[in-house]
This record gives sequence, structure tokens and C-alpha cells, in this order.
Amino acid sequence: MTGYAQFCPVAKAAEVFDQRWTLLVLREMVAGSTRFNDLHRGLPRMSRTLLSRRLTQLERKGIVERDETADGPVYELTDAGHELLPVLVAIGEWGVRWMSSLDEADLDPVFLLWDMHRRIDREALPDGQTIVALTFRDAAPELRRWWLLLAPDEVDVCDEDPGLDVDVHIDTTLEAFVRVWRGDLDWHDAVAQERIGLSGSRLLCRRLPHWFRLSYFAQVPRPGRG
Amino acid sequence: MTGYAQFCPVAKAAEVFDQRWTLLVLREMVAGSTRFNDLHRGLPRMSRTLLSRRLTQLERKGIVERDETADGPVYELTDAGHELLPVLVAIGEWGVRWMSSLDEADLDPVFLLWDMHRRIDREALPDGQTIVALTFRDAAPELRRWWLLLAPDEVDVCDEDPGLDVDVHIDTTLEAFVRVWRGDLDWHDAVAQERIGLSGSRLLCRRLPHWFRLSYFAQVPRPGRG
DNA sequence: CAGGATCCGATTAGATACTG
DNA sequence: CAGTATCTAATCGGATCCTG
Repeated sequence: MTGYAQFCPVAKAAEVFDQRWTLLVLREMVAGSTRFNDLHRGLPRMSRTLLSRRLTQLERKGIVERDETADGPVYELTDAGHELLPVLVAIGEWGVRWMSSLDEADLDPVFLLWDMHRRIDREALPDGQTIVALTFRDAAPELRRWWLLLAPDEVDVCDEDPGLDVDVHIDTTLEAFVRVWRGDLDWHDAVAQERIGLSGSRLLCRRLPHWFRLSYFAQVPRPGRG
Repeated sequence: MTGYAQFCPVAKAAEVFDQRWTLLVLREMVAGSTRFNDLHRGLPRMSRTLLSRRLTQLERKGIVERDETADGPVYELTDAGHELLPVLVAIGEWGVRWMSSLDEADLDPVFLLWDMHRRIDREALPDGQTIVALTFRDAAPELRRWWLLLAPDEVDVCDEDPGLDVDVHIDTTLEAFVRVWRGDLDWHDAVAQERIGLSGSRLLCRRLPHWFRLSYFAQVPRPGRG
């Protein structure tokens, strides 16, 4: 049996959500990804086979629509799919408040950089190109150093030295940076406690926090803190 | 691997919700059940073994607390558990709007009567005892006839004739009655279309709809209807 | 880039029987 | 009433390789 055999709306909806990875595929779509490979970049640990399977299932349920376009297939949310936004928001708000313990495996720099790159506020960036280098002291050697190439018209992430002059260097740990990203830790506190080190021009270091729109859930009030 | 290895709050929460039956166990708890057997009555198709396992897992995650009381163990929601209410509401609202197709297996009279019995508005009932008999013409023979023994201080459901005078008889189909219960179909329309037949005193037939508080989701506006 | 096909190991759910 | 123990069958997920 695949369903719950209950007419209750929660049960009917649960038949969608109780599938492993489905909720995260929907999160990626709500975040705006429409291409197979973009979706996969937000879900690096999911096998491509399974992503393909889930997309087909979501299509059959009327939540996703697949369009064959001139430059390849794209996946779009239907009306039913778009209305999942409040559901995902409710789930995330609860998650950030109550499921906040992170273990080492959760601190994935690949996903972090992908998430950062799509939440950069381009309008807040300086004109021209700004290079930000990131070092995560606690990451595995090959995942330790990252470069963000920021410009109002394009944002790129590199895991190799692009050989350009770095404007700001962020020296931190994955643990601290993820905590800031999630909103568990305040940026200025993290800097004050030297859990985030900044080097570069005064001006840029002061402006930099405004370039990143933190995770949507960063602003959610936490239990037991005012 | 059991988790998603992502620090995203949606992913951390999804590690709770992507387990089969978990969402429905939580629904039962939010609906107020605290005893093992009561929980199971709302989940008749779930094996007791699995219910037990899910309760243990929810306890480990800090969502449920098990208390050993004088008359047996009870399961209560923690603060984290109580805060799942908005999540379940969002899920159900989406479900009732978009996952509304029901197949035969979803029309389970056992669950329907259990749900009805706990949503009776005792204050709206007449004084003394009122007996309502229900017939579902399309149900399997042994699940066709039900009796509700309604009194302001106690509500009982029987699947055998209690041998008492019936005050109101409802003659309908499971299909129609479930649609009304979910709010897909209006009570008065269903009566007018003779999908629900009522016999008994005029007064009681007119009062009867007020005794049942329909599913919480009945009031949710549906797509494509105003 | 965007998948499909296949195989195998891991996980899970359900049935059944039993306990205090 | 409130579960546990055990076994089996089904399902699922991932890895690998292949396609246009």
C-alpha cells in the first residue's frame, strides 16, 4: 500500500511529503531553480536517478510541470506547487526553532556556497567586480578555500583560485559561518568574538554584510531568547 | 544515511516529516489523543508495532513526552510538538485544496465515525440522550450501519444496534457524507440533492447540522470557487 | 546537459505471536 | 490496556554504466 487510505486532508498531503527528498526538491523549486542540474546543485547528496524519479512523481501529482524548451527541459511549479510556499515556510520556521542541533555532516560547504550565491543582493554590491575570498579553517583541505566573484550583473563561485586580487578575505570556521547564515549567531557578535575574521578595506568590510541576504529563516525568533 | 546532511532548517525538519505515518501520528496528538489506543483508533491501518516505534522516535527528537501515570502511560506534546500546529494546518489547507481526489479506500467509515465523535459540539446537543442512526448505502455490509448516542456529558459510537429509539436517521452514502465532512460539498446542497436523507422530527433535523463541527479544513476556500 | 536502465544492498513495514 | 519480539516481504535508494 502506498497511501494512507484516509480522506483527511493532512493524510492526502502527507502522501506527497512522506517521500524522502521530496520536500527538499520542492524547496529548491520554490527557491527558483528550474533546471535539472541547478536543482541537483542544491541537493548534492541526492542521486540524479532519484531526483529524476521525484520530478516525475511530482509531475504526476500535478505539482510540477515539465516543459521542453529550446534550450532543454525546465521544471516549473504549477499553481498547486506555488501554494506550497506557506507550507515550506511553516516547516522551516519550526525547523530553525526546534531542530537546531547540527552535526558535522550538516556543515556542507558546497551547499553553503550554492545557497549564498543565490541570495546575494546584487543591488547592494559596489560597481565593478569585487572578489571575496573565504577560508573555512575546519573544512577538509579541498573544501577549505572559496572565491566569490561579485558584480551587479553576475555572481560566480570558484573553488579554485581565480588569480585575481582579493578585496575582502573572510577567515572563519564552517561551524561559525553556518550559524551566522542560519541566524543562530549574529554577524557582529561573531566578528567581535573573532569567530569571523575580516581583512580588506574598512569600507568594504563594513559594507559586506549587506551583500548577503541571510537565509530567510535567520529572522525567525528563537525559543528562549526574547 | 538517515539524514540529509544539510544545515537548512527545512532539511532538518524534513528529517522528522519524511517518515511514513509520523505526520499522522502528530495530527492525532494535536487533535488531543494521548493514549496509545486512542492514537491507534485514529490510525486504524497503522500497525501497533509501528505506532510504538514512531512514538519512541518522536520522544527521542523532543517532540513527544511519555508519562507513566497511575492509569497507564500517556503521550503529550512538548513545546516543540505544540508548535507543529501551524505546520499541520498549512499542510492540511494545502491538501484540502489540491489533493482532493478520493478513491474508494479513502472512504473509511471507522475513521470517519472516530473523527465525528470527537468533533461533536456537546453544548449544542439537546438535553438528555439523542440517538442518531447512520446508514451508508455504499459501504460494505458490516460497516453500513452506525449509531451515535449523544448526550451533553457523553458521546458514544456503536456499530451494533443498541436497541434504543432512534431520534434521527441519516441515510446517505459514504462518498457524499465524506465530501460534506471535508467541506467539499455543502450540507444543505447534499440534502437538497437527496444525497443525504434525513428522517425524524422537523426540529431535530434542523438542529442536527449544528451538533457536528465539521473538519477544521471544511472552511478553507477552494481553488476555482469564489 | 539531461537523463534512462539495471542491479544490489539497506531499510522498512507489516504480520504474527507473546507479555505484564 | 499497552505494548515487545521476531521474522519475512516489499520497497527504496544509490552506484554504476549508458544514451542522445
